[in-house]
Amino acid sequence: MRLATWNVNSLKVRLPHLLDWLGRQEVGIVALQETKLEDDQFPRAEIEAAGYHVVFSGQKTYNGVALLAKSEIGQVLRENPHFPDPQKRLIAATMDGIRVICAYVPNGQTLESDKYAYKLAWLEGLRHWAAEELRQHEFLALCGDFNIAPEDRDVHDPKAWADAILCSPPERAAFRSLLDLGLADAFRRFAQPEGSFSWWDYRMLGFQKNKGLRIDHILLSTALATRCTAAGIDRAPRKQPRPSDHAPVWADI
DNA sequence: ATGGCAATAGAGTATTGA
Repeated sequence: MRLATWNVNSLKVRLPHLLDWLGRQEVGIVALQETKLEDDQFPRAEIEAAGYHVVFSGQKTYNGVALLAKSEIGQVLRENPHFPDPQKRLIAATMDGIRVICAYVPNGQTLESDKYAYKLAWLEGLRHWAAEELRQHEFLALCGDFNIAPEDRDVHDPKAWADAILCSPPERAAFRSLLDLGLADAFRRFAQPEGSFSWWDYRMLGFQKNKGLRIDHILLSTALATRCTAAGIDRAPRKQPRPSDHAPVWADI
């Protein structure tokens, strides 16, 4: 079964892209970030008509996350018990015997910003919660927009991005500490082309020049990683008119 | 070196993203 994560940068604008993409392949579970919709605005009917169950947690203008699944969705949590946060960045649920945490990690803006401190604290809270979830669920996937490029090979120009936001050592250490819980980066379990990215700046022909970053990830518990047969990034939606700046990342589990 | 693009809120321009 295919599991995917996609920062859609406004589900209102990107709903046609999402429905088109879902119609082109069999995807069992989808985690969405940056829906930017309050819950009463969420396009539930359209997504259910496409054959999915859906749960979501949104707010006006910013953030917002959702989980879609072909199967029934249960045990929904919309808040990290270790990190109360008015920003709607998390949703977790269980489907097909798999626990999925969908996360939209704060961007951080700059290393000097209060938002950077918030990002690191948020990630520490996520680590605590994920550890707890891992103790309860053998088959767990932590996926979403991490706003972290874990290694230099995940960056089109590592020198230009050295110590910049999304690449700084504390952010990368926070990412590794998630892996250290016993999670594997699904994408790196398989051979991948050089220059594989999941986000490209809208400006300066970023996509056309492949000036991107790999910041969207699917992390799998050991039991799920063992079962994972393939993983990749689908660049096709990024080529369409009016695309999200992120591409969907997928893993077959 | 800087800004460049896009979405949102809301009515000119500011904020945020990554």
